This record gives sequence, structure tokens and C-alpha cells, in this order.
Amino acid sequence: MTDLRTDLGEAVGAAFAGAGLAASYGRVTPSDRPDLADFQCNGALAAAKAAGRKPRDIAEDVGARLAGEARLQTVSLAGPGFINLTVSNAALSARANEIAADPRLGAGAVTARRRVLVDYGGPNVAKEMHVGHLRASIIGEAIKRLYRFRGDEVVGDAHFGDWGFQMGLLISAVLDADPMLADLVERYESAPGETTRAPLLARVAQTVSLEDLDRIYPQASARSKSDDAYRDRARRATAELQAGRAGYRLLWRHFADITRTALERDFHALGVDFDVWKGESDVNDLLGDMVRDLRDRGLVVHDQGAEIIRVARNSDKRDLPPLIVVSSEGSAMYGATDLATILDRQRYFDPQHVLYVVDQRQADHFEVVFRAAYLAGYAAEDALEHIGFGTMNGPDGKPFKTRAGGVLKLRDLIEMTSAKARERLHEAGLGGELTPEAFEDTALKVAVAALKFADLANFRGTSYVFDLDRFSSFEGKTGPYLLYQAVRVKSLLRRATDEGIEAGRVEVAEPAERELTLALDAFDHALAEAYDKKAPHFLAEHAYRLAGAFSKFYAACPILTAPPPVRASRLALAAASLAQLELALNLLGIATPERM
RNA sequence: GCACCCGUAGCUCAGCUGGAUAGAGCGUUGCCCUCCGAAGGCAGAGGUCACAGGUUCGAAUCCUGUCGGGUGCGCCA
Repeated sequence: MTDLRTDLGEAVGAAFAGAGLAASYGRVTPSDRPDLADFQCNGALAAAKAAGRKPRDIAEDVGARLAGEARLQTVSLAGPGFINLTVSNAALSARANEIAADPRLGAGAVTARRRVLVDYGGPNVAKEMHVGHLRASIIGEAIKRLYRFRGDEVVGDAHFGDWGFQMGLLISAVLDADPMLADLVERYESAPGETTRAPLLARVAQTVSLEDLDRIYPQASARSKSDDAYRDRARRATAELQAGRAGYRLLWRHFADITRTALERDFHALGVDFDVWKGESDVNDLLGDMVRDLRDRGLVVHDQGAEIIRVARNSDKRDLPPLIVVSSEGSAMYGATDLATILDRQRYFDPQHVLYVVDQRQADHFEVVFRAAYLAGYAAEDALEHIGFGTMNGPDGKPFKTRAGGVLKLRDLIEMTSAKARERLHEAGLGGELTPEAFEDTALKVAVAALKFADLANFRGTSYVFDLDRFSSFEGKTGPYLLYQAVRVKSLLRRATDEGIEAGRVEVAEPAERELTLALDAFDHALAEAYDKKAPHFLAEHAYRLAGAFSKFYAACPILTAPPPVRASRLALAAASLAQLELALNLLGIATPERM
């Protein structure tokens, strides 16, 4: 099943071919002048030069060849050679019925299924998530869902930051604070076994909670910056952990586990769910062999005490730094971890494509890592792609900060937004009939929709200004507005069910029905663009347009009060619109409540 | 210093491989609820697309330069 745009493009392409011109000139786009037509083709203008003919002549020739096209009500020419196409009501009706009956609501799929890994989110142990994680999570989740829906085999990886210096800091801080725990660590290490392991685990579970980690880490981190001895001890602990010190491994496991549990809960509330939680620790064992391999093949060279891979090319306009594999102090750098992660992924998933949804500021870093991976043969050329995004800024246009100047915690941001959603729901007198639990659930859905839609409505590459009042508004181009539209249709459908009214065949007649059907038809193209460009805003834009077209239809065309055949048709159109809107929102990671 | 990204309505942002009158939302002016959720719909005002050149039948879009903003440039991730 294809959309009208593609269908018509083929018909017009055939007409160009019939006129002795390339079929590719037949590309059809939605009309820039909806007052004149539904679709247009500008191919005659583009073809004119190469063909040595006047654009208007070509347009006339092509237009004449489209005379027999049943789906078109009219073909008209305008200006220097625009071919304007107006679709017949019959063709629109057929398309509307097709979409209504389609489980995929008119969406196509990729022809060649690929294995795609999406690396996004990037939470860390003990470091609370902040607004920077928000965009990575929102955009990554949308891209993951979009790719999966389009038919690829997709794995979303949280790429858990569980292996860095912060682990050594935590371990030494926790041991300092609890001598008994330190004692249990020593006992376990001197006589490893269940009898020494159990009390250690019990103690750490009892004395170290996530709240403790959240409190301890910032303190320890601050102290390590001023206290050299403290820092060195933490570094040593980090190295010992990574080398496999048994007691430390147990502590680390506990820290990672409780963090992950809490993170998963927070992510889930945001509508973000990862398929795998591979961490930097998972590639620790690969690092040694990888470094040896790189040395053996002469890919790494010694420079200024470090071991590096040079990736700069003569054709480069900019100076790319090398990839530092081993630092002058002998430890593996994050570039090395990233490289090893590529190897690890090759083993367990063998992705044909890897998308790194990470802040645009790391573009150079990924370029370096990717080149190193290609040089080493760890990934096929062009298999790795950095999907960069801009920052979420404050009113001053700079990356968002709290009033105190600190980084805003993600949890606080969500709570702030939820509070605003509750306030707005109350103001509007909505949700009064809901139980307190259902009200909370709705408020959270509204908050998530507000945050996500505001983020996804902009092209991911650009930064945007955070404006809670604007995002949370029920009016305008916002998440809550889209939820409102969806809920309004749900309410209508419930009422129809109650009154025993059934949907039937769609017969498009009114202008608003035509517009709505054209909006429904545009779904597949929006998906394809969002997919090709890894840019969810095309889908967000579609959802908004669809909601707008529905709203217009709703205002112009009475549904339940219309005569039975018209009523059945409009009800079907409304149901299809709701289904597609909910699907589009779902792909953006936005859930729709039943009532609000 | 070098490189990359950006500069579109009062504000926040779209603008698909160059094509008709540059689009949305907010704000603003006016109109529409005995009628399915008005959190809505309809109509209007508002733009030298930073600036200057160039390519083209045609440029917000491509090229060059200038100005302005952001970001990144070897051992943190």
C-alpha cells in the first residue's frame, strides 16, 4: 500500500516518460497552494533546460497524458509550468478506507531490514541525571521506536556509565564512612566464600542506599578536586576495581544495581525503556586483547607518553586529535572504551548500523572513534553515525541552569513539569471525575507530553529555549494540546459506542473531510523523512497537522448528529484519525490518557 | 587562531533533493457556543529570510566574503 503522493508521483512520472523525459521529473509534492490543488509537480520547470523545451509546453504535454488518470478530478497548469493535481473524492475515499482498515494506519516499511543499535540516554552510576540526559533519552527513544516501527531489528542500549573514576570515589568514600563495611571487605577478600560474602552484601545493602550515593558522590567529587591524597586514593580504588579486586567488585555491583533499578523506574515514567543496559564495565575484559591487537597490527603509536591512533587525513579541513587508547599513566581512556564497545556489540548483535544519540558537542570525539574503528576493521565503513543534538537552554540562551547556577536534576525538572500539569488541569476544571491515582497518572502523562513534544518539535540539531509555561499550555503547538485532541475523539467514540452507533465506509465529500484525509495520507512520508534524517520533528509536525486537520473537521462536520450513512462515514474517519494520532504520539514516546 | 553549527514575524520555531503569495504557535484585532469536549473554529494585521556579492529562467535554500551568536579543538567522560 502506498500513499497518494507516491501513487500520483508514479503516474506523473509515467506521463513524463511518455513525453520522452525522465520519469524522475514526475515527483509530486503537497501543493504550496491548497486553494488551487492538493498536489503539484514542478518537474516541467526542471526538465525544460535539459530538454530544450519551454516549461509550459512540457507541462501541457504531461498534463494531457494524465487525462485518463482516474484518481484525479482535475489537472491544471499554472504559472510558468506548475502541474496542479486535484484528487477525486472517490480516490480520497478509497485511501481513507485503506488507512482505516490498515493495522499500520497507512504507514509503509523499509524494504531492506537492518540490524540497528541505538546508543542513547547515557546515565551514570551515582551521578544524578540532569537536563542533558533528557534530550538524549527523548530523542533516542523516538528514533528507536521509529526505526523499529519501520521494520528494522533494533536494540536500544542505555550505555550505562558504570566504570569510571566515580566508582573509585564512591568506594573509598563509603569505606571511610563505614569502618565495619571496610572490615567485612577485608574478611571477604582474605577468605572468599559464601560465609564472608553474605555479611558483606547484607551490610552494604543496609547502609548504602541510592539516597546515600546521591549525597556521597557530590561531596566526594568536590573533595577530590582539592584534596590530592584523597583523589589519589580514589584513583587507586578505581584501578583496583577495574583490575578485579573482589570486595570492591561486590560493592560496585551493589552501587550499579541500586542505581539501575532507580534509573529504570525514572526512565519508565518518562516512557523510555532500554533493551539492554550494557555498561562500560562490560567491555573491561575486552580492553586488554583489543589493545594488544591494535599494537600487533601497528595501529597504535607512542606519542608524548601515550599510545594513540592517528586518524587525521590530509583532506581534513580541521585538525582532528588522535584517539588516545592508553594514557601516559597507563589507563584506558574513554575513546578506548568506546572502541571496545564497538567490538562488544559486534559480538552480541553484529549491528549493520549504530546510531549514537549524544550531544552535538561530542561530534569530534565520535569522528575520531569512528575513524579508528574503521581503520581497525571493527566496523564497516559508514556503519557508525553520530546523531547529535543541541542543548536545552535557559531564557538567557545558555545551557539551562538552576537559579543557584547548578545543573537542574532531571527528577526536579519532571516534578516541576508535573506540578505545572496538575495546576493546568485544575485551572481548566479537567480530571475532576478522576480518582486521585488516575489524576496523578494523567498529570504525569500531560507533563511528559509537554516536555517531549516541546523537545521533539524542533529539529534535534538546534538548541531550544526551555519555557515551562509555554510547553505546558493546552493551547497552541504543544503536547497537551495533542493529548486534548486525542482525548476529545476518545470521548466521542465512547459516546458513539454507548449510543450503539457504528462506523462504516468512509465517503469523503466535505472540504474538511478532504483535508483530513490528505493529512492522514501524509503519515508515511513524514515517517520516511523522520527515519532517513533521524529527525523525529518530521513526525511531531505530522502529529500536529493531523490534530489540526481533525479539529477543523470536528468543527465543520457534525458526526453523531449527522444522518446515518454520513454519520458512519465520519465516525470511521474520526476513529482512523485517532488511531493514527495515537500511533504517531506513541512513536514519539508520548502516551495518551483515556480522559483528562 | 583553526574547524563545525546557527542568524527567518514582537517572542519561540518549521521550511522537504532551488520553484507560485516564505509557514506554524504564542502575543495582537475582529467574529462564532439553545449544536458531538470553545483546551476549539474562522478571518485580519505583522517578515529588506543578518549583510554584501555570485551561480540560475528562478535563491530563505547552492557558492564566496563580512558582521553577530553558539560549540569544539591530546591524556575528564
